[in-house]
Amino acid sequence: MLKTSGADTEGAAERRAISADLIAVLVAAPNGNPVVLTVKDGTTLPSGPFALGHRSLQSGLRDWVEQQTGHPLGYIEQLYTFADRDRSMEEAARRVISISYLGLTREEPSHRTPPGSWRNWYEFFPWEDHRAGAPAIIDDIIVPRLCQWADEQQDKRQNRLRRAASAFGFDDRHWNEELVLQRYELLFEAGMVEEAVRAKAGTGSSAVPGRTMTGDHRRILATGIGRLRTKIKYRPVVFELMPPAFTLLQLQRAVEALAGVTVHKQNFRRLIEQQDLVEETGEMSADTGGRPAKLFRFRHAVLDERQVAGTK
Amino acid sequence: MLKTSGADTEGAAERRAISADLIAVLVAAPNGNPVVLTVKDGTTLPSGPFALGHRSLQSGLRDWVEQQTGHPLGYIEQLYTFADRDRSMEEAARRVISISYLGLTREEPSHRTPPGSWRNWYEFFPWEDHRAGAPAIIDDIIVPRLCQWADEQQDKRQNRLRRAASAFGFDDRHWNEELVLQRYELLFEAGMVEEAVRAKAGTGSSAVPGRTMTGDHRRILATGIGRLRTKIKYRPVVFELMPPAFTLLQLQRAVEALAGVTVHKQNFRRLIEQQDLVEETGEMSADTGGRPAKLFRFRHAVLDERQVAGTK
DNA sequence: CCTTATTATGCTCGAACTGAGTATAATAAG
DNA sequence: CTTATTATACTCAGTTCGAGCATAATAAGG
Repeated sequence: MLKTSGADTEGAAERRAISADLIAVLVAAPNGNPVVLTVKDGTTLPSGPFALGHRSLQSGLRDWVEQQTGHPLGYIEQLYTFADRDRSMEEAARRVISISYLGLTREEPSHRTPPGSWRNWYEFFPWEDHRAGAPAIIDDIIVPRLCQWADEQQDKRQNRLRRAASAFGFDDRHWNEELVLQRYELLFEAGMVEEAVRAKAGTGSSAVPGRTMTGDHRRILATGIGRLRTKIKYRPVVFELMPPAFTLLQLQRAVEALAGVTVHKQNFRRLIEQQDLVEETGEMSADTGGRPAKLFRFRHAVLDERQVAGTK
Repeated sequence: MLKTSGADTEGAAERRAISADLIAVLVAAPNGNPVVLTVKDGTTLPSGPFALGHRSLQSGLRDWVEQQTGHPLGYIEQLYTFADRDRSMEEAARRVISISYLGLTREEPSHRTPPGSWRNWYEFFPWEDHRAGAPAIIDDIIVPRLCQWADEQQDKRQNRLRRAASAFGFDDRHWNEELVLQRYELLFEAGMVEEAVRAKAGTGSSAVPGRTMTGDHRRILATGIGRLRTKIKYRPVVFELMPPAFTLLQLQRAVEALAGVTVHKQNFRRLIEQQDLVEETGEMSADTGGRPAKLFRFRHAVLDERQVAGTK
């Protein structure tokens, strides 16, 4: 929940009606597992108040994330700022502005047992993982229910069907993995996620599988995943998630974990190598099964050299 | 530990001091002229406080922009939120969060004489307009001064030179029109814009040509231009700036105005047409000079059909 | 009427990039 | 020594992209 301050004892004043929260979508990908940091038993994204002690929004976020996870954030990027009144259940007189960030981190802080825990993000969006083909949930549950929803209003039917088809890739449309937010919002609009049912507490329609979250944290997570899926294509940000040395397959698995789709192995290597994104360390991997692989490291120089493309 | 509940009172007193401003980068392109809406004699971007009466951030912005310009915003997109203390001259105890938006609008509201005025945005960034080749100011003033700045610190010299070359496209690097913000920030760091001199009032270095603005409004404008230059390449947003019917050359001129570079005419048409972004109206332009051109309109249907690319 | 300037529009051609393979190499497990 | 598994090299056709040539349709000036 976005509420961050307690008993409000001050006298009424207009000025104090606004406060600001920082919310983090903190992502890691230990051995090809896409995970996000949560608190409160996986229901909530870490968030904290923006206080006067913070030098800036970014440093405010860094301060308490490092405090939580114990290591610095490699990459941090602002996601979105929102303040819609109907997003929270606060009384109308108080406004909370939420400023969300996307952060990428290298190691998984397993042993330090942080107060939050890392969750595979597909627990929240089971329809987003297409690495082993389109999940059954789409054809079995989502598509039929969306069609049903489209039929509810004849005048909007065509439009709804088109939106649904384009978001979920049916009717000869292909799956576009970047549309994470559009899909979530479509399900929300159709009353197919728990958050929507929660909002108008009368609708009887039940939710589609997928863990829910507090407030609109799941929407923020969707925003973060979508942004990341877009970004890996034109900026070399995956490397923020990788250990110092890695094989090309490990890199590929990380990309696939984020994108939720598989890629052609040989073409992936070709792309990475012809862009000079990596260089050999000289060592080989003490691998599991199969021929040993060369180890690579990210060529940090590329960041200066030019505006490089990413992966895929 | 995260403070997300009211048990902790330490934050409560501090957070009163926060207020939020909405800032707009409102762009139009009447006959191929890239303009931005300003107030106070071109020194300031329109901005207004986020008040309790506003339903949301977006609607708050829309409210007073429509009030100012008299017509609705076709396209609106959040740019960035910042709150760095050293950005403003406010006393340290008060924090202002600024939430900036990029808006595109179709007509130029010339006659309604709004309180602000439209300015060609290259007045603020003379080095950004490469439509008639690289401006002389780059080779004559900017590059020499940047090299000089790089020489000031021997240890950082290489790094500074590389950043400068990559931003301004010298040393066999090519000009990348999207790096508007990087270029502005580099000039800022090198003390070559008035805002930087203003910040540390002692540095004697004088600024490079280009109108300055209040606070960091010029930085926000740079952010907006950069974002727009990126976006036109993969989303059909230019059409928000076009009249209902237009020739392909008019469309091309608008794109060139935004991007600050020229494009190959035949290839531009090929791209637009093969993507089905437009359709013929059936009419021809009562043109200036030369063969008459077909008039086109934007095919709004493409927005539903698929995730289309933009122009160029 | 004819020439020139100007814009519109159609078409070509090679380079680069992309998707989807085939083929071969190097290791571990049985 | 066969099978499974992964690594890595190479090919090939389709598509896209940058750059140019060629032609069409109009206005203005002689």
